[in-house]
Amino acid sequence: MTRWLDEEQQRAWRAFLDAQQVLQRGLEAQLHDEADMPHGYYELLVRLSEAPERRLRMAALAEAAVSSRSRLSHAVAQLEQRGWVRREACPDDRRGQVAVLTDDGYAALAAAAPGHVEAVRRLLVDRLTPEQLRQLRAISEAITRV
Amino acid sequence: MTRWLDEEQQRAWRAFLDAQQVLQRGLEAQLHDEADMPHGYYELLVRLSEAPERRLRMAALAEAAVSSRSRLSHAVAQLEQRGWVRREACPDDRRGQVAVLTDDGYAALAAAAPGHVEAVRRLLVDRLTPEQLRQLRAISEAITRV
DNA sequence: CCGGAATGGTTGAACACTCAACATCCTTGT
DNA sequence: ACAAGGATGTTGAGTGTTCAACCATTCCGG
Repeated sequence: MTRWLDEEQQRAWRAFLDAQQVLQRGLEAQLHDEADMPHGYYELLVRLSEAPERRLRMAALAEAAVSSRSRLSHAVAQLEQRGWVRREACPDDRRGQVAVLTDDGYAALAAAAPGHVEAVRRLLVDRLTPEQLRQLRAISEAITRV
Repeated sequence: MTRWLDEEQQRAWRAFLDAQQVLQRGLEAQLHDEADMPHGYYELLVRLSEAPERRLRMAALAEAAVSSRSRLSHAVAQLEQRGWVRREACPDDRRGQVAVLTDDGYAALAAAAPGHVEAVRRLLVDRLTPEQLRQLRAISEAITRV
């Protein structure tokens, strides 16, 4: 009954799994070593830094960073601890919380970014042709598409 | 000084990040729900099941599963706890340990496999054209290539 | 053949993520 | 107006991963 993967599909899947591991491990290690933050936190800082006034509702931030609510809660608590983010009450919804990137948080992001971008290049971008990068985008969007 | 990513690269990178998250989350959830094991454990069982006599040196298993030694040690301890794997001393190297897949372990893998493969199809394979799957493989191999 | 370096593997602490349960607040239908 | 259901965000326990330190064994150059 099960539609197993054929040889071709199997190979592609395995190759992808391995690549994903290598990539993720590499990025995580670089950020940990040079900026002392996990990749997930970096993503949060990025999304916040790009938001108007550097602030976002928790739910919006969670969606932007493809994160669960729970994960975000824990992460923001940690970021607040470090002084990189602060929480504010949401004016028009008393349930709501708004995460705001502090100046220190922005500085931490700015300090981490060059090394991180270099790692992204070294591990991914510079290894692919422009054509492959376009393909990767199309593939990724097919995966994400609802 | 920093060679930032251009618009095109940025988009591809972000799309890939999102897709990776979605995929990983989906697979993890499926295996957790239907087979009560993390994806990493599943991978270990797969690699063991494909090895001659269903046994591998720890180091070899770590490499096959793209895992760190430490992670593997902890994971195998847990798998041993569940009775899915057992450790044996390595005859020709007194430092060595060999991980052996038990019958229970094989049964657990066989039970989990159909649901997992279906998830891989639903989340990845069936969303891509055969051509895209070939591209993904080439891209993945470019990332993994030393 | 010996001493230092490399390899194999484990351990414990610190940390991040997951899930389920929960409290609070908003919304909707009647 | 109000009850029921939905949404928002947090919490704590459980679990997996990482990192650094460690012991044991094997390898290798002099």
